[in-house]
Amino acid sequence: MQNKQAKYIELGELLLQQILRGHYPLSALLPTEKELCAQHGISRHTAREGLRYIERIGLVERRQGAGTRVIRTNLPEQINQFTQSVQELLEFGQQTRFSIDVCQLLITDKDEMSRLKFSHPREYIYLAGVRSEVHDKKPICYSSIQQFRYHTDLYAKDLDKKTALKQMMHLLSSSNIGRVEQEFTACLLTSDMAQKLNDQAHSAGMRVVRKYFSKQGELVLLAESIYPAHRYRYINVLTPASKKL
Amino acid sequence: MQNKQAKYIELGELLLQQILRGHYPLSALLPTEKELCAQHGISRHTAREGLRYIERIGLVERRQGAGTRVIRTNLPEQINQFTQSVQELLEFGQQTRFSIDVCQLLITDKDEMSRLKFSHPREYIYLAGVRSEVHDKKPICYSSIQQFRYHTDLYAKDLDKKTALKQMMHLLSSSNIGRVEQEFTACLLTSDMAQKLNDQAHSAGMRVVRKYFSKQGELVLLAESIYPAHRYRYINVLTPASKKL
DNA sequence: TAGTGGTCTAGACCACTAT
DNA sequence: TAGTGGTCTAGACCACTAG
Repeated sequence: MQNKQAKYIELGELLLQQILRGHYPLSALLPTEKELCAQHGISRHTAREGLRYIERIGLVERRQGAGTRVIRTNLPEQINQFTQSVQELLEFGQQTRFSIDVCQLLITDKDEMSRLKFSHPREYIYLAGVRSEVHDKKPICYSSIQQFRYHTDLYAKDLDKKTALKQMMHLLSSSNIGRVEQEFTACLLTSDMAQKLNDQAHSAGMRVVRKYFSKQGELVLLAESIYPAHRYRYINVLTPASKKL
Repeated sequence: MQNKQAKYIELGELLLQQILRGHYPLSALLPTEKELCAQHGISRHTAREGLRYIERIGLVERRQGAGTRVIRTNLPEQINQFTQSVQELLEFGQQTRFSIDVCQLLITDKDEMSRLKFSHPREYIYLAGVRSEVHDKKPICYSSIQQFRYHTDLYAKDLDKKTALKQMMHLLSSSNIGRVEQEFTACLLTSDMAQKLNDQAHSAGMRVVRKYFSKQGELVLLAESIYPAHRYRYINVLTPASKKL
């Protein structure tokens, strides 16, 4: 039994593919809402939702009276990033290698509790190590991960790296994650960190802290990664928050 | 004659304010769509658009069957950033001071043209200097700005700093800007740059490149700013791009 | 199983843009 | 002024979640 997609998503995906494949080049106008209604036998509301779908991605720009215009023909990195940021951790066992330095079962201290707005202490698995490419073993970043207890009984008492990783896969898979918050700051690589990352001491680094929340809104995982500056850039598109704000 | 707001924006703003003011605390459920319809005498479509308004801002999370839940009670920095990123340049003459080192009229070279995807060369005003706080004169960042010729006849031939700044205000004001693209990378501060920023040489910096596009989709301004690491952080919320992608 | 949000239709009028 | 997208109504059925 196939999961049937909503009509507006079908339309959105169609337009998306057409734009990516050059059917509508940069600055081209897409069909009007009325035309899309006629072409696909859908209501105007559905056509609008389809257009909103690609507008949200940032491929087109809509202007009252002027039509829907293509403003880029490739996917902004930003859009992939939700998937990517989740995928990144899932890839720890796949495209990238995660050699774990530290693997411990800990409890949040007072400082962390206030920082994370926890009302009660929570247990977590702490993992830290270097993530590197599989093929040439070049270091990508150093990651410290706090994996919070989710279902109380899932963690074995004897904690080893393999179980911890497996646990993380489980947490992040099956579309558990509802949203991700990220924070970027620049930093210097300490000698220690630089050595681990196979880079020069005192060179620039990007520090990325990501918080993964479940669909129920609970913090399930916190990852801090330090990248050598040349290994990381972040790109973003801002649009006016309609009318006000 | 007041510009009457759309009903869904009225609703969105109302809910927004209620959340900011603590009427709906963290994790609280908002009224259901049906209730909002009844309370405000609006159709369900309008109620949904109102809810979408605050969902887009990132204040609530909606789940089929479960309701609309508050996931944060303050405005994410991200949301202000479109306004902020435009405002930042407008503030050059106001809250912050921009002491201009360089002010020139230039033309894009081949390298820039390919980088910016221009088919023809374009003239621009080049401005560079330190932006600093007005009250304590502490440096905020070093900015280089390329301000592209927009209306051919607007620039006086004798270019001085005052006209250039005035021109920039004009470009960015009156809601000309339709979108902003930004890119973040970490870097080291050169001795020269560090001196200008009143910081230590070889300390970490954040490099932010922002491209400002007009509502017609034309690149009107490009700004590169270098911040001392401790002066800048970027925060972001990612949500799954509905269903697919 | 009751109630929520998600999708969809078929209309209507309005505000804006281009020419 | 013609045609576009923006807002809005009043319905309908479906998919999901929680108790």
